[in-house]
Amino acid sequence: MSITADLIRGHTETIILAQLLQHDSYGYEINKAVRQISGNRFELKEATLYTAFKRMEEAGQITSYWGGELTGARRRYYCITDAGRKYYNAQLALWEEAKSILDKLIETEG
Amino acid sequence: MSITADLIRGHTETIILAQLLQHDSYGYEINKAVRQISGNRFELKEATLYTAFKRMEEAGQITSYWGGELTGARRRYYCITDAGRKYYNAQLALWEEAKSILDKLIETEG
DNA sequence: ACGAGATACCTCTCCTGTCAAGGTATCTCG
DNA sequence: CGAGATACCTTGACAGGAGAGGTATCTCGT
Repeated sequence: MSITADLIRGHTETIILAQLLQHDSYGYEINKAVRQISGNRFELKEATLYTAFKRMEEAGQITSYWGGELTGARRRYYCITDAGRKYYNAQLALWEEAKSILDKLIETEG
Repeated sequence: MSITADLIRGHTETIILAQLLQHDSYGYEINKAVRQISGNRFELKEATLYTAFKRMEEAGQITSYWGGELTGARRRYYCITDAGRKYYNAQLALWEEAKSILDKLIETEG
């Protein structure tokens, strides 16, 4: 995990929402997906993940329900709401903007 | 100023160092440059700027000296050190990596 | 002569997101 | 029966950002 959190800070919710856009999911699975997609270069820490879930549910971006597992550990599934979709789209646009601004600001060739 | 701070968080020092790479400068001037380069879409808040200066000087990335202004407000100039240049290069590489990872993580087309 | 505004610096204090550490419970496999 | 995986959650501390407040000097218009 080479990427430090501060560079990613503020994107946690967007990362989670991007996963939930594809299908309902739960904490462990989301984290596995993040690790896999990033080629093991980044992961969400559990404490970060669960505090984000709580924050986002309070903000109405996601809802949750217990999965009906008959065996194994129980899972709490999360589902993106319309508000969550809107928030995701807004954050995606902000990321594009931040990216272009930061490229200009920190790359001296510009 | 549409870009929220959390998306930029962790990049403050790199932004400052990128400016100092070009020439010694002082707080107000750096901030003006940042505003101008970003097309007025981003600025460093003064408190953020000056706490960063202090942190970076303690870390040995920059040194400072008072300008010899004979008139007008006094200016404290900052100068990047070799350690600062190394840090900047490392941060730049991390930014490139973070960018590619985040693009994969938050853009659902991938 | 005087006030407004620009230039330029600095600190105090609070807020927020991250995360190390610790905890719970269930299942599988040797 | 113990180790390791799956899966959840909370507490407490930390660090960076920023609102609000403060200082001092110069310029320009009236």
